Amino acid sequence: MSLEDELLKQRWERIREIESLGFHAYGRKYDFTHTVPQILNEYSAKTAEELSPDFKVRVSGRVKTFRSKGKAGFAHLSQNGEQLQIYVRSDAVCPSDFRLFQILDIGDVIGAEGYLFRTRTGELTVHVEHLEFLAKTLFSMPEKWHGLEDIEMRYRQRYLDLIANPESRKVFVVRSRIIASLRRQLEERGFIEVETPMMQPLYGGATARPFVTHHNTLDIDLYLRIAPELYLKRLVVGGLDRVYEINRNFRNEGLSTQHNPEFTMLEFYQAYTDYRGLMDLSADLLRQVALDATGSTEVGYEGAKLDFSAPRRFTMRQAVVEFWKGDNRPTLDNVRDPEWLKEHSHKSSPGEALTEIFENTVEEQLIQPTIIYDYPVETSPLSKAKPDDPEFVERFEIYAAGMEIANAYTELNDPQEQRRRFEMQIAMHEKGDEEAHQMDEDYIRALCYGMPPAGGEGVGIDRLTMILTNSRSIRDVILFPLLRPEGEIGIAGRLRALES
RNA sequence: GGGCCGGUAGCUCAGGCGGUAGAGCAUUUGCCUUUUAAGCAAAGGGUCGCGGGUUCGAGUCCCGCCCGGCUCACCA
Repeated sequence: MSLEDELLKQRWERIREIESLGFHAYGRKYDFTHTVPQILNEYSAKTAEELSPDFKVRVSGRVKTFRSKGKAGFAHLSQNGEQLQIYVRSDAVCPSDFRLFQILDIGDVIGAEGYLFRTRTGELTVHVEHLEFLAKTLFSMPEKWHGLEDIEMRYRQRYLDLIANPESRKVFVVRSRIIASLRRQLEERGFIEVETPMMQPLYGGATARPFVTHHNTLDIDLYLRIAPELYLKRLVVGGLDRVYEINRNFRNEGLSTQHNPEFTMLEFYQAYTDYRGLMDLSADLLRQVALDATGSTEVGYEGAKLDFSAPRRFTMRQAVVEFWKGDNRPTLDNVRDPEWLKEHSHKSSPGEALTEIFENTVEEQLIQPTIIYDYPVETSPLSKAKPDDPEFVERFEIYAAGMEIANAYTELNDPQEQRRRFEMQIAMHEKGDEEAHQMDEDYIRALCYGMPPAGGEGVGIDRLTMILTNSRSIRDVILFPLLRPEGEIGIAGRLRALES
């Protein structure tokens, strides 16, 4: 028998002993008086003299450490990422409770009732008078010192990662705080949260390849959305002047440290403003979210200090000049010149060429939070053109740590112009651009009823979380990132074997 | 999809040029009533990712495959 099966069998047999002592191996509920963090918050400052044996507490948690010293022993209970020590001695509990304590495994979930005291070394500890058993672990826990290091196991069995690695738990707590901060800030400004279709008959609002699924009763193919944009703007037409949605988008593309096929976007739309208004709003949102998530507007990421107090601002053309590497730094006139652009890119149109040059030379250098604005019209089919320069649109993206984290623009609200833009995209599609936008007549129809001028923005929550938690990979900020299925696990057969 | 790196006990990791597979934690047994990476003594535990090949002999060398990481391409 393998060691793993021996351990399983031992613990399976231990369940009988737990039950023979009068406990349930898998309990129903536990009326705790405090959580572990509450105990630590409220009593850590108290001296030994201030703690009374008459004051009883009931706490529960998972056994993280266990040190038996014969007729007494210590364990740490872990709950909500914090640990509290318990002390059990044979003359302070009934015999069945003490026996239960002796056969505890690291990883079991228990409840402990007793009074708080300080040990000789000064650690706040529960002097246990009664134990309750709440859940048995059949497998041994990851090693106590190193935690769970195996990256694949951390992703596939995230619960083990969360149990064993407090830093990992913290990432997801901060992620939750980031989302809460954004929600709060938007609600304060009069935005309302909505939910729009994830399954769409036409996909749009971004350039990406979609996932396809099928609805049986209607017998139609549907696309998992690549963006909620066109639905949110229909709502702006409908008079929801300030709307936002925080939800998943799905893009059928490669995986990397910055891309997961499903990822979370905040998109928000504000009527009667333009991209300038959104730049100011974005700067405010980012400063506050950094503060709420990390306690500071200065955030450490991969050795750099990112300053979220006020992002820098460059036009795309300025940025190409400013961040040019090597010789022959171009002038602003150069980057306006179609000939110069053609010489430095193999894209056919000046706008696509400028974008390509920007992406290849500038993007990776944008470590400090930076707003890049004024994008070529070719790459922005849904943005409003600049009145004095119709080849460019009123659009900006926010970069930080070399990643794009937000994308915003003054929304195109002229249906006739939108029709022309879609037709331009269809032409690009016919020239081989598979990701060019589709014609969406239902959306154009909505615009025909009149959409107020508006600014709209999308913020990549996963990437923002990476930056604010100093995480190198997007998989470290997504609880269950997409992985190849691992194949046969075999646990059902092993459990069946135990019973027979 | 390409390149590079990795997969050894439940976990964390060693295994020089091919020669009986190791440590720590965890587990089991014994001792121990304020310990804390508790301690002391003993014991058990391996499909070396999977499948071929070379060899007297493969964890080690060769080929194929699986899974993962990084990176490039693509993208947000």
